[in-house]
Amino acid sequence: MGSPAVSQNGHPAACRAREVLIRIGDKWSMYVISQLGERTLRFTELKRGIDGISQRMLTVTLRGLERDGIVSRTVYPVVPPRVEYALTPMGRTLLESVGALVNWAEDHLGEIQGSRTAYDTRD
Amino acid sequence: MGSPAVSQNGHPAACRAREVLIRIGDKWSMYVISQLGERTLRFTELKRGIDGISQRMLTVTLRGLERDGIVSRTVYPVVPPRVEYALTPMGRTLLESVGALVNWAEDHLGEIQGSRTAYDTRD
DNA sequence: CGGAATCCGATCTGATACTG
DNA sequence: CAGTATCAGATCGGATTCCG
Repeated sequence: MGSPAVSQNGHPAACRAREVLIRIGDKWSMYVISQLGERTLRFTELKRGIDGISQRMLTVTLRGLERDGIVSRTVYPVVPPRVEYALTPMGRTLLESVGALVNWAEDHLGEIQGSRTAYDTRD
Repeated sequence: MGSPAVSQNGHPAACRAREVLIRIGDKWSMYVISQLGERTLRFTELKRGIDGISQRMLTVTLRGLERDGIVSRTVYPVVPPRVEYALTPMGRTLLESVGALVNWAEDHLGEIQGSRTAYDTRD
């Protein structure tokens, strides 16, 4: 009853998980996860599939996702090098929600751009 | 047929929507959206409900969400000021996916922390 | 109460060059 | 191919101050 007003139904001690959410919400992570949802991909394939990402940011993003156990990295000892990235089992549990957000962003792009213009124009 | 190999099934011209995804994935946006999913909240209530957020970042986050048409801001001309934030109809369509991610982060916090330790310890 | 404005160190990120 | 290393410019974000 008379409890703190907030965080009754939502997220209890949620904000300890913030470090994790930051990884997912990171500028490129959702695209990487989304891409890997289809199939295993090599570095260059990922780079081509994610428009605008620099090599550096793809590397940084992949390292972060790998460290968190969301993406796995497999190196094949051949020349030239072949490195394949895939979602781990844990990573796959993210796929539905992340895909939903990626699709949401696409679906509402126009509406949001309109809202931005309206916001910037008024006054 | 022989099209570019990537982006057949996933996201087509997705990365124009990146600007939008960045807003959602922003460090605090998901928490704000999640909180407002329960009910309309005042500035101070939001601040209390989101552990660790500074006044500045809450302001910046709310302005961004407002500009994008995800959050509405209602000012009541009273003294002291009363400002209420709520999700717009468009914002409410985000709630399910965002909530899923927030919960995912909580649920997998331990597993991820373990993965990080393992990653940092090896070598 | 709900901000806006400013300062300033920390962090991020793209460009570039180099490598096994 | 799949990176690493480095550096400089841009951005972020906390602390502080002030305001209606």
